[in-house]
Amino acid sequence: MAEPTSRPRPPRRSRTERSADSRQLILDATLECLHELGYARTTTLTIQARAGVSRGRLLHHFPSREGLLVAACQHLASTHLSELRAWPSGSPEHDLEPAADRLDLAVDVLWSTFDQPYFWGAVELWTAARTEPTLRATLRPEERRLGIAVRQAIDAQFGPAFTGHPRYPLVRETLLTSMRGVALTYSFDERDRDRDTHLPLWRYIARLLLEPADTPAPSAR
Amino acid sequence: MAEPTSRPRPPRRSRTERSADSRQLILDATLECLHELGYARTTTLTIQARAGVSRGRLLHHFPSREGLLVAACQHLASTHLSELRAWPSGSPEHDLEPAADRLDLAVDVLWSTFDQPYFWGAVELWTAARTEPTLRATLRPEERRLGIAVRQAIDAQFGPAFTGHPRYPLVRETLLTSMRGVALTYSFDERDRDRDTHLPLWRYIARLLLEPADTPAPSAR
DNA sequence: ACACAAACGGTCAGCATTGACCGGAAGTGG
DNA sequence: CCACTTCCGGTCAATGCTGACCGTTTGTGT
Repeated sequence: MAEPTSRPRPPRRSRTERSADSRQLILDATLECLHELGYARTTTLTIQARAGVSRGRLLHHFPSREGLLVAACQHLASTHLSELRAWPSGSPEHDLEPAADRLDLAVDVLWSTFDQPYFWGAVELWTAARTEPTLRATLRPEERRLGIAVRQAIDAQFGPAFTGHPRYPLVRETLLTSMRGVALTYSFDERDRDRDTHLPLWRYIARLLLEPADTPAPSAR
Repeated sequence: MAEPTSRPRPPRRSRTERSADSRQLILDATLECLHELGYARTTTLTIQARAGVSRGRLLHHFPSREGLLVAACQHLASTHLSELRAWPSGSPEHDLEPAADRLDLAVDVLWSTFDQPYFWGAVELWTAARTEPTLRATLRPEERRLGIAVRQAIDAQFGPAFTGHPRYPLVRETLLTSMRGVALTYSFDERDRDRDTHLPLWRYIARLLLEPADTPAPSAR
């Protein structure tokens, strides 16, 4: 986590530290703007205003707007990655709970991911990357790496009791993509996420497909 | 389509017709720009250049850029709606085919929808609408109406043999949202859509969940 | 025929954004 | 202690976009 960055008195920081602070400040502000204003309105001016940084300072670290956005991609990825590691992973006592409850919990936790600023920042970057080759080139390997980490985190959430199921990859992939598709519609139709009509569907799928069975399923990823 | 400018006597090449042509030209160009350049780069200048209309002509019909984008939403919706009606609906001979083949076909047809310019134009508008209230207000009812039509078209695609299945709403909703979530990733990672790794998963889900069964499923929508 | 208003074509000012530029301050290595 | 590099503050020209504001043409009603 980063410090809220009040403006007390710079005690004695080395130059490289101050420089790193500047980058952090600017990148955080960039993602905030992306989340709150959208890609089109995320200008270098609004970023520097929100970061509380002078123009020279911003341009020194990120000479071009596109470079800044590219750096924001990486920053977003690494931030989200550290958040994933802080997930409530499968604790031992969970194994004692009923299997259905554990599945519901995993679905809920996964769904809550799509309510975070990260998701909307990512959507803005994905959308922009479609028509901007530079962004796209940066985003693609980053998202690939992230995809692996995300799936590992989901596996930890479901626990080994379910990840070993032959149909588990199918369920994981279906939940992940379906939730992304549903979450996207919240961009123009905001409603109560905890009461989304798809929530019982996802729970049902998980319960139905992950019950003890011996039918093989096609592999995913 | 219909305009308040109701002059019940259009002899030939009436002015209102030419006016409608202008609107059509401009709106088509707008959606093309949205698809090829993205929301940020879709300026009124590029639109008028692509539509081959003068600045005065564009500004006469759409005095503000935002108004133009709002009109583009409605135009996109109506266009996609007419495309949906032209779908290869369930022909009688389909009923003679094996059920599994028909399911695979329905999945393929549905998936092909997400490869069209419409989808990317919609994504651009959805993303922009998140941070622009005017767009959002227009988009929401439009997408609601469209959602109903889309589901009707999908129903026609699957045919009554499957739409009557208790788990059909679940399958339809899962396929639709999952495909949307997968298609979104193509914005930064373009690959062969016909060989997407999720395709066999979707087919498997449809076959598995729509086989004759008597277990009830939670309702969707 | 005639007045009129809609449907344009074309220009321009105002504004926002970007990135170059330069001066200065603050660490850093010698 | 002294260059010297990095970091940064502030200004500015160039550019692109929007929408107002003309003028002009051309159907349309009477």
